[in-house]
Amino acid sequence: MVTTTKHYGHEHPRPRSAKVVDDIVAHLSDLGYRDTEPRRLVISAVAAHGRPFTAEELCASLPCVGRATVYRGLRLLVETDQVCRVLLEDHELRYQLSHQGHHHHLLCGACGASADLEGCDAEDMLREAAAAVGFRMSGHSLEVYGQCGDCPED
Amino acid sequence: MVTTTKHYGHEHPRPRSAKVVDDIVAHLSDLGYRDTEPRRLVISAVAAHGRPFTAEELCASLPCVGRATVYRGLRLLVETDQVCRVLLEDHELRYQLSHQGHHHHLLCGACGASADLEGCDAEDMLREAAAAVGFRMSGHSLEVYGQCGDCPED
DNA sequence: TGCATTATTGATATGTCGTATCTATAATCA
DNA sequence: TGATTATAGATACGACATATCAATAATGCA
Repeated sequence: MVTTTKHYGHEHPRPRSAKVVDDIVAHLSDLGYRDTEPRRLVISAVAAHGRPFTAEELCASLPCVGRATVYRGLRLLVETDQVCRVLLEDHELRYQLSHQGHHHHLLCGACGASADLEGCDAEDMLREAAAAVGFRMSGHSLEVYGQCGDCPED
Repeated sequence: MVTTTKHYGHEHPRPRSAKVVDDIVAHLSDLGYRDTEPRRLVISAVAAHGRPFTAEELCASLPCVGRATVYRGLRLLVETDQVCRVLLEDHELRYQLSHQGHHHHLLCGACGASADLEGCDAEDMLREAAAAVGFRMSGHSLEVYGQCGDCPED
């Protein structure tokens, strides 16, 4: 009897992002999710995107993987905090690999790049301002729009 | 000849929000937009909503007004800054009447109410933090999630 | 190692949400 | 009052995301 295995191509030259993919797969495995080739492909494509992407862009970059599978994979990554959502100034919803911990995004309107803003002290200030009007803050969302240093001014 | 006029009902007992509606209609009129009954109904429904609402909820509350008209009206109000968008913690996009000037929202996850957070000093702090990494900030979006004072703790 | 169990896949149907199109109508202005 | 033109509303359309379901592959256990 011959063991059949579905092949998706280009699995040999391990990309540098292989470690990231392995880490995420391992994390999902701990949560009880299986290690499948299509899922790895989705994760790999997510890791390969250098800037925030849309679900459709992800689908387009994975022609060999079914739409439903791509959407399911993306949702799973969001639910497990491996991927975070980024809301652009025009309210377009995009995605990108999560970096550990709470952070905010510096979103460049010119080139579309996203950088993390760390060391944000807004938390305490917001909590106090909210408490002043009787509001118990549990979290917040903050996106910063503008132009990154790599883009020319005007 | 008889002048025909389409009637939408309940136009007599002027609600207390009538002034708000009149003000917005007047503002739109200044911009060249006509004063029509369906548009007034959309504005009135927007003003009547006590908390952030979705476009579909607005449609549902205006069964006598066409879907396209409701969506067009809502978009017009957003474009003219009469209505602002509110992003909930689960990323659902809702709308509500704008209050003047820049402000942030305190969004209660329990009852769905929205209050404004004024006197936010985040602007300068953010601009400095962004500039430290070469980012020229032009704007920001901030939503605060938690529980309002009217809702019991747990 | 081999098999049974069960999550996962992917094709497709379905559903939601918002817009484009187009004709009839109503608001504005001369 | 009549002409002009924005607007309304019905409907088709399209983008996007999920539900369904049979086939398949991954995992755990004997």
